[in-house]
Amino acid sequence: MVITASSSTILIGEEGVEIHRPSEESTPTHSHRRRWSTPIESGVESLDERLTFRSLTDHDGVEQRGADDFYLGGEISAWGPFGPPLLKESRPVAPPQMPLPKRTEAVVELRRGRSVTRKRDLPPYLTTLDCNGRPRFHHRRVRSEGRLEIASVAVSIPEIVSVRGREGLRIGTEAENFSLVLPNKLMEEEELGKAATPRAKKDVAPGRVVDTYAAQCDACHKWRVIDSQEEYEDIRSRVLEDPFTCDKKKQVSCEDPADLDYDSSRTWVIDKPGIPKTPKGFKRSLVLRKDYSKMDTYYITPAGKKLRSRNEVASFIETNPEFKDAPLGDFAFTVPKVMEDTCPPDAKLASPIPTTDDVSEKSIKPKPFKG
DNA sequence: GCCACCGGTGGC
DNA sequence: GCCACCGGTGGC
Repeated sequence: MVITASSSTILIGEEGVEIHRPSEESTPTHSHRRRWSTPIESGVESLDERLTFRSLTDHDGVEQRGADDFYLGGEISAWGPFGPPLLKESRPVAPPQMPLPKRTEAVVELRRGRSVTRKRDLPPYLTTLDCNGRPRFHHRRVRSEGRLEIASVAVSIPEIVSVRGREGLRIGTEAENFSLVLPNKLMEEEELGKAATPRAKKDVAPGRVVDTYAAQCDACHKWRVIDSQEEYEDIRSRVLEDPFTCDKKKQVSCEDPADLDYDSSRTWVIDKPGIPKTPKGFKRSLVLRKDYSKMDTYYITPAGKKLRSRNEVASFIETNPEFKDAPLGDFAFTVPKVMEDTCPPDAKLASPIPTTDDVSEKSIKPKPFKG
């Protein structure tokens, strides 16, 4: 009964502005949603009964969307009705202590202009767990045009890699191009007020290569900088069976402040978990497109040749048998997801960053109910 | 001529 | 609709 969204919902505010838990109006796109209720006016006792909900409309017909309006109740999601805590949130979070709304309360509904009060036993959470017992989804109620919807939002795997943005930010603290370090040198010289060395023709433009690797602690959700791409890839390849936690960094615990926050001071891209470590001798390179629409993945051979696809890798290995030990399956061209809410505001995105209005009109507004 | 970069598309 | 893949091309 659950459809997942492709990624979790992560909202980021402008720098210096407190991040707030999204209301439905500001929730980013969920392309996959499930609707299973009937219009409230229908009076049909269907799944509505099992999904007992509080009215979203007060007696004046004004929508009331309080913090717990969409709470589904139950025990499964340790993070409560809104899923995991905000990524921005850096304080330690203790999900089991999260106060839960009362589960048996009068349910007020508006039916044909008069209110009906009922007492109902509420069903368990409609949240599923992954193999580790961690919630894979949380649910959000969406009310629109008199219909109730349940939007299922996947809980993100706490693993991320970030890409530096362009505006006045340090680029390339770590060489991304294994044979081309000019971008870093260029930026450092610029920062020091020295004459910038012209960028070599073959260089990837600065600001569009990964300069920081980070992993989110599975326990406290703070972001920890991972010092090297190799170490990052090691964590990423095992993160599904061995979630990252703060104590895996030397002399670091969940009590320490986060290394960095998920905000729009950087452009963040979410990597997929489980991607194999790059075979020895090769380097995996991710390049953000100028319009921030997506990234491109390359594997760079020891000789500096860029391989753009698995087929190119296969033909390369065929003509260079000395690399036949590199498993073809370890070359993954899966690209990370570019988090639009962390892109610069002037980024010429192929699909513009939705405004609040856009979200409410295009993303949250359900498609016409069929059937 | 090389290659960084982009756009299109076919398969799923 | 997404994404892996690759052909085309403009700048160097």
